[in-house]
Amino acid sequence: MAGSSGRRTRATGRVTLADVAREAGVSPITVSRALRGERAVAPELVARVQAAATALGYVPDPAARALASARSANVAVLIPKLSNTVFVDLLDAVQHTLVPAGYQTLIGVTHYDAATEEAVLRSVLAHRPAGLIVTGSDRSAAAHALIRGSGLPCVRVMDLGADEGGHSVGFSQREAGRALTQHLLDSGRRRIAYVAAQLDPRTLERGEGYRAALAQAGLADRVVQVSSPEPSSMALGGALLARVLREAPETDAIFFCNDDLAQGALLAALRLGMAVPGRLAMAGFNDLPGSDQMVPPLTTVATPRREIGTQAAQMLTALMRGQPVDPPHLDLGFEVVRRAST
Amino acid sequence: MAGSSGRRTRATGRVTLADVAREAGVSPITVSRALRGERAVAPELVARVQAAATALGYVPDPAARALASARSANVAVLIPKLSNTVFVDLLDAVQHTLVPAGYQTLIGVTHYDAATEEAVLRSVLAHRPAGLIVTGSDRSAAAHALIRGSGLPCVRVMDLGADEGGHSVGFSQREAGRALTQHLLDSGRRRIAYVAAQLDPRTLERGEGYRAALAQAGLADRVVQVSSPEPSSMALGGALLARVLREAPETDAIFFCNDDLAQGALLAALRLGMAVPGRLAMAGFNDLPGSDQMVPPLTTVATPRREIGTQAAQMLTALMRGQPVDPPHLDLGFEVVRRAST
DNA sequence: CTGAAAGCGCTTACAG
DNA sequence: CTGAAAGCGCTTACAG
Repeated sequence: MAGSSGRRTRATGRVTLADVAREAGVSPITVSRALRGERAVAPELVARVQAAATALGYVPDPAARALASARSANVAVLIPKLSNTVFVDLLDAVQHTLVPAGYQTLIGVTHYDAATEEAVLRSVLAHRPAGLIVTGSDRSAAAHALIRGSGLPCVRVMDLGADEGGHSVGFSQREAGRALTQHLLDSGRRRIAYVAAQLDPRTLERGEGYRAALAQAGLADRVVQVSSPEPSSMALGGALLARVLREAPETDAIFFCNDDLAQGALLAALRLGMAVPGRLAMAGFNDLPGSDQMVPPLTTVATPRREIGTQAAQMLTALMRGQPVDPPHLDLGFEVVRRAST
Repeated sequence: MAGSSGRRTRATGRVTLADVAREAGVSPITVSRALRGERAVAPELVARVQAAATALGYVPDPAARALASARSANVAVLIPKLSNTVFVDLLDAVQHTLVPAGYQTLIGVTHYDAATEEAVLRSVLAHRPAGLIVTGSDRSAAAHALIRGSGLPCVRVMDLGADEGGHSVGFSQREAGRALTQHLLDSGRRRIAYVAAQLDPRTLERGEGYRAALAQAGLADRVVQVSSPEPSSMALGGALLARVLREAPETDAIFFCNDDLAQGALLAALRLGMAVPGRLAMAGFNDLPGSDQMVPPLTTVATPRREIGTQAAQMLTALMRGQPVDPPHLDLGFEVVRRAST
């Protein structure tokens, strides 16, 4: 404690736990316990400690805390892309509930790529997060092993994946694809095409739902699928519309795997003077911004990505605190939004 | 080093620097120096250390590093909103250059609110970031003080703000607003309205540019500005178009402060059967996804937000390494993109 | 160019 | 319910 000038010091000038302890007249460990809300500290002391901490403007050092406790206040969130509104919404909602709970979010962008996901996982795990939120249930064995091996609580989002065990929050992509197709069938369409870009697992699941609906309607032989490996965009939607018209001209309805494709196709139809839904019905997925403004407004499936983010963050918070979580799998559903394009 | 059972141990099972040192047959400090690329280590030892680190799968502990060095590998990025493509693009670009350089990004969302920015700044500063990227130059005195007081390198993005000192990467919002207005004047328009939402500083600067252009053309008395405090959206664009038509029916061109407003207005015009650009020219700002797909395609200003993110990250990296940065202010410019809507 | 010692600011594990 | 000691895994500052 002697501040003699001969002492080797690296003090950072920060207010530390020791300062608060001195101010409150207790030991540092009592300050630590009081501030973390551990019971087993006399209420009177807690008050004194908190007053001292406030008076000194004490802010705990996350690095010291992480080093000593072997766990940080970081949560890693892995999403495929930042250019997709769906994942940004998810992320935004996650932040909204995690930040007030005292956590910081580390973002990992996987670009829909298994190898990238592994690399991101490795780099993010080095930061010793306290928990993980990952998109989807489909990943490489190595990525799987990294997650399991970390021993960290992990919540998967966007699909259901109850059979994978663990914890998840999402909705049935397959069922949503089926429901939208059913809506098209119900409105009298019989030649329905499924148009997809960016063939990630969820897009494929929606396609399964589409095929299931057709099969159930006895139209299994009418399946028409057109897809592109390119990332989803409005321009691509227009191009894929042209392809459908060329390859399957009798098509009377198109189910686009994402709203941006459908929006692009809608505008392309407008340019071509093609009547929607008269000649061709169009529907999208996700209810993105602008879909309700299209001409005509776009029928789509509203997906609860914000709610998924919120619930996943709450679930993860509970897991990180060692609290029991039940049920471990949350199905938040979806909603077919009928607008004038179908 | 004795692993006797009586010893109190909290070992985490991680591979540590000491393990690598033992494997390489050198002291821990030499490993530390070799791995950080400090010169003053014999090349032969560096090779041996790196081999040992790879063999053991050593991953440095960021918490220990941060605690010992009083600086973390975190960079805090403050943006107004995650629902605005412009900032997400910026963030994405920042991540793309910062992550490979070994940094982690902490995101702070300020919601265009001074008090929120302060709170976010405080919380993010507690994590001892090594540097800061903040949006714009306009902030509360308290926020300013927090940044200065932290002593951290900080790069401002999106506008120029050279007179504020420090470092910045962006473009002149005012000049961009002026240039777009000039384009409308050049195409013969004389009754040009400026329509804005979400009145943040950059929107106001664009408005200044608009007024400057009109003034220069001797049309200072023709200034028509319509704005809403609501967040920018396509639906709002349609509503604001209606307001302009009601309040200033002779208007022959509209400059929208953001493309989503313009897109919404374009579609509203389509529904109304109003000829664009015949009856009314429309232009936006930012060249957002879909603007090139509109009917007609939207004239706008392409803004270099990705490039801003990349350059800002590089500038900050240099600052964090104590390298000199010159020039301290980067003007990345903008481009008026002429399409059929004007 | 290399290393032994001390310390960063917390929490864990053990005692009382 | 409270505390003295040790330790988390690194880097700094000092020596040689």
